[in-house]
Amino acid sequence: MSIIFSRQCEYALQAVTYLALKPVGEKTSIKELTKKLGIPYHFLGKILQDLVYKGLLISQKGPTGGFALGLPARDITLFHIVEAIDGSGFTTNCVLGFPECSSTNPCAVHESWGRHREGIYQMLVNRNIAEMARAMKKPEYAAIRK
Amino acid sequence: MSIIFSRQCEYALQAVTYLALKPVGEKTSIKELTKKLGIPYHFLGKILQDLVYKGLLISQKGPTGGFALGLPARDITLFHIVEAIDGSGFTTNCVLGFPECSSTNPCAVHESWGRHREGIYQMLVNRNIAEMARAMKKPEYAAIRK
DNA sequence: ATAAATTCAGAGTAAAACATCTGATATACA
DNA sequence: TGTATATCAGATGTTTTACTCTGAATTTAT
Repeated sequence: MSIIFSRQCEYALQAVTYLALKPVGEKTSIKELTKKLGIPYHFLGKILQDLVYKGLLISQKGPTGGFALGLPARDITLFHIVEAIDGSGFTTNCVLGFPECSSTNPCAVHESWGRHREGIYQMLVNRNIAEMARAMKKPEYAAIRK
Repeated sequence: MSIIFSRQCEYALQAVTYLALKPVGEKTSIKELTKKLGIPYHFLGKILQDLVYKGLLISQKGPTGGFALGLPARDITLFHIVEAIDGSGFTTNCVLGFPECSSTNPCAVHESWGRHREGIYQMLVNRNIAEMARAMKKPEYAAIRK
């Protein structure tokens, strides 16, 4: 069950993190990604194309082709990816869905949610893909490491 | 766009808040609710039935029938409603969707998200429907008040 | 009793999200 | 230059969520 982000977005985060574990410049095929991450082949293809279009990845066709990061891993934040796939809608709407809720007209949790939302936003902005990859490199992450 | 909770859940929160604005024991019809809140008639009917089944509301058929709170407004927390409609899945899964992520095996934002999640949970548990209703009672909330 | 207003219950429809299929296009390398 | 292996692109299928329709059953008031 996805919480805040769509499945596409989660897949994107996982795939980009995987790419960041590879030597710089090395291309990785969709086949390898779907095999290691358990993401549907064609679905992932679409998502990666999207990230190429947005400039976060680069791609190359043909044998030895594949995908690689379009920027240094430390320059890609989690928010870059979230924004590219899901947009930044979670930063604006009332968390409880009250249509009239706004800063001049707050619902009972407006302020409280505002703090949490800002915290989550900072979490996404302050973490980059290099850090994500480092956390995933531990021996327990057999699925991703090998 | 819904953020964390389903549309059903948002509608439920809005409807129950509206009911809390009424004098204790007074029944309110689906017709009035959908008119004032802009929620689809039959869809809301289903949601309210569900809340009756879960014991949060009571209902009565026939003319002068309708729905009312099943408990005192201050005894119904936001979490009661969220749990009744969406379950409490948001308290368990990795926010970025990493399958291997756990407390023994955390992703790079695991701890950070854990704090935010706990904060959001507390926000839902510590706010009751009476407080929600009070916030909605301000003159700006024409749509809900009148 | 009868009529009107309401919830209740189950099936049906629509739209969005998730996923697959098929064929074209590019590229490396034998 | 041909063949294999990739991505690219568009159409199609599936599942879940959102929403609607229809006809009961219940209750109030005339």
